Amino acid sequence: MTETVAKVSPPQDFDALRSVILERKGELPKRLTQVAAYALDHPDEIAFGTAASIAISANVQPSTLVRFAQHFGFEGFSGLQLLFRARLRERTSSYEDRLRTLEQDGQALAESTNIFNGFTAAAHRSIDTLTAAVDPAAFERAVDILAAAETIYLIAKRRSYPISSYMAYAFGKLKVRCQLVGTAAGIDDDLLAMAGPRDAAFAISFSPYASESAVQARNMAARGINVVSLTDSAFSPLAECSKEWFEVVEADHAGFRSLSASMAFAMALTVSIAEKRRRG
Amino acid sequence: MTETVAKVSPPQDFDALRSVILERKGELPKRLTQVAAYALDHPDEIAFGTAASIAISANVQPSTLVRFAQHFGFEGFSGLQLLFRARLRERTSSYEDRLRTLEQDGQALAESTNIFNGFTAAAHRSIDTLTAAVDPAAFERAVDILAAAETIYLIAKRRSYPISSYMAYAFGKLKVRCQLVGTAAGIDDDLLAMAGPRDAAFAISFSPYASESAVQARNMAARGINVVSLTDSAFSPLAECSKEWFEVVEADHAGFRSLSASMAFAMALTVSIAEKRRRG
DNA sequence: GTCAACATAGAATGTACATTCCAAATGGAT
DNA sequence: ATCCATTTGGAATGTACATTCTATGTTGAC
Repeated sequence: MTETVAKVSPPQDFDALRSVILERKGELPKRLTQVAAYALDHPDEIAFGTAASIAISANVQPSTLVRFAQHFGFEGFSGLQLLFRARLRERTSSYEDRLRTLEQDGQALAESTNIFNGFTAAAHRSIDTLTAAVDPAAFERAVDILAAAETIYLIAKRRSYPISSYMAYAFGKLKVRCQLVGTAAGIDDDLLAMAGPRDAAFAISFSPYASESAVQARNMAARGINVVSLTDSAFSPLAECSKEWFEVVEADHAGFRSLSASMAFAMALTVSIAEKRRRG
Repeated sequence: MTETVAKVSPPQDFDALRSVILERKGELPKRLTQVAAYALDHPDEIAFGTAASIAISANVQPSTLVRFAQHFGFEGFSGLQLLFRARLRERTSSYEDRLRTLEQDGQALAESTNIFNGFTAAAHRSIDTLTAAVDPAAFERAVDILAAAETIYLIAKRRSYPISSYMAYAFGKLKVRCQLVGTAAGIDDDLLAMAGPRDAAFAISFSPYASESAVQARNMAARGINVVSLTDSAFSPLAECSKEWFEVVEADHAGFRSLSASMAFAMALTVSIAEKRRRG
């Protein structure tokens, strides 16, 4: 009888595992120490490698890896590996950590508070992603295109409409001529028909794509009008007809997305355009 | 004989793969297009998942994934997966590089890039402020008030209008009855006249306050209709006539404010209301 | 020096996986 | 409408894998 294996519950996240390893590294057998050192020094290898490949790199037997994992309460090596993978997934942002902390004392909090915290955390993540996803050079080119336009046509429906309406408001304040498309039903196409080659369009569309926006953007492009767009996927129909396009993926909370990152992007673009014009 | 399989050498890094996929997405069969879209939208899943698990998420057969990989010159799915893993390995460093560049706060950087960075930084700050400024108990009470309403009237003009329009969109999706006030000129007051004591209003107004919104909110309150509001100052005329009110100060960049934090707040409120209703 | 307790290596095992294969379905051309 | 080419779903296959097992090695106590 193997003395009940003690059912030590394994660490739940990478940091916890790290602490436990550091704590017990003195009392570990030789080979397990070796694995511990390797694991902390090459976490990426652990995350992606197979037991066999890791064993070779670390100069141990695959079985040693399994025993190592079991020593720390995991069922097998695979269980431990999950933690290393999760770490890589979440490394993008420390706000994940914060969210997890929030969730831990979550039962005590009201449902609404959890939702609130979830959305603020998602907003943080979104903005981090935004920073990483937008190429400064492309942004610069987009600003050039739109700043050179006589009138900027703002094309957006449904979920993206609030963004364009805010841009329209800000452009108004900044004395940049623009035309919001997507407000009243019917007259959209008449408005767009007035656009000429010296104008430009900024289109926004998120999945599921409002086909109308895509058609309108394509028509504009076909008529030689420069189109810049904001979307959430490289597969957006907008991408292919745009001179410049940007991919912004809003993080979601429980499947719902706010527009925090898109709003920041929109304002940055709006102000940049006005600034470029002012400077000539 | 299968026409020599062409030995098209597969892309060597993620960016190359991405370009090739985008390039050829038009000529791809339906299922492969589906995989392509999924792959570019959920690169992390591809990196970590197994062919089986990814297939389920993307709603295709595992074999389709293999075919997809082979279409792009890989020997099998595993070969393609390596690229997605490599990307994740390298992202850490490149992300840190980016931040370092950002910190150098360059004269070297284009004006637009500075503006962009300024707005993302401001968005982060705004959301931090939001977290600190909103009292969970008050939030909970606001949710209760609005969830109990038959119809929620959304009052907002000008700068705050994009927020209410997004809430209206989301409420529509969530099957919560609401009425957006502030759209077409003139009929606003007629709309509001229909509100009864079993309804409630959510008003948004930022400095400089649209006096119209304040008047409308006050009228509603005078008729015994509960008002909840979002504003940027305790001195807002909205504060005094509201059952619950929240102060959200958006951080600004060069005097311009985005609506990132307000949007996060709005979505949290919207979803919380829907959730409360669902649960009864 | 002997023994017990534990650690280790490497082979054996069974499972989960990527891949292949084939039959059915779809779509386009004649 | 008929046929061919291509695409697709799903079962079959074989491989690579984590894990378990057992014999051997190592350590330290008496």
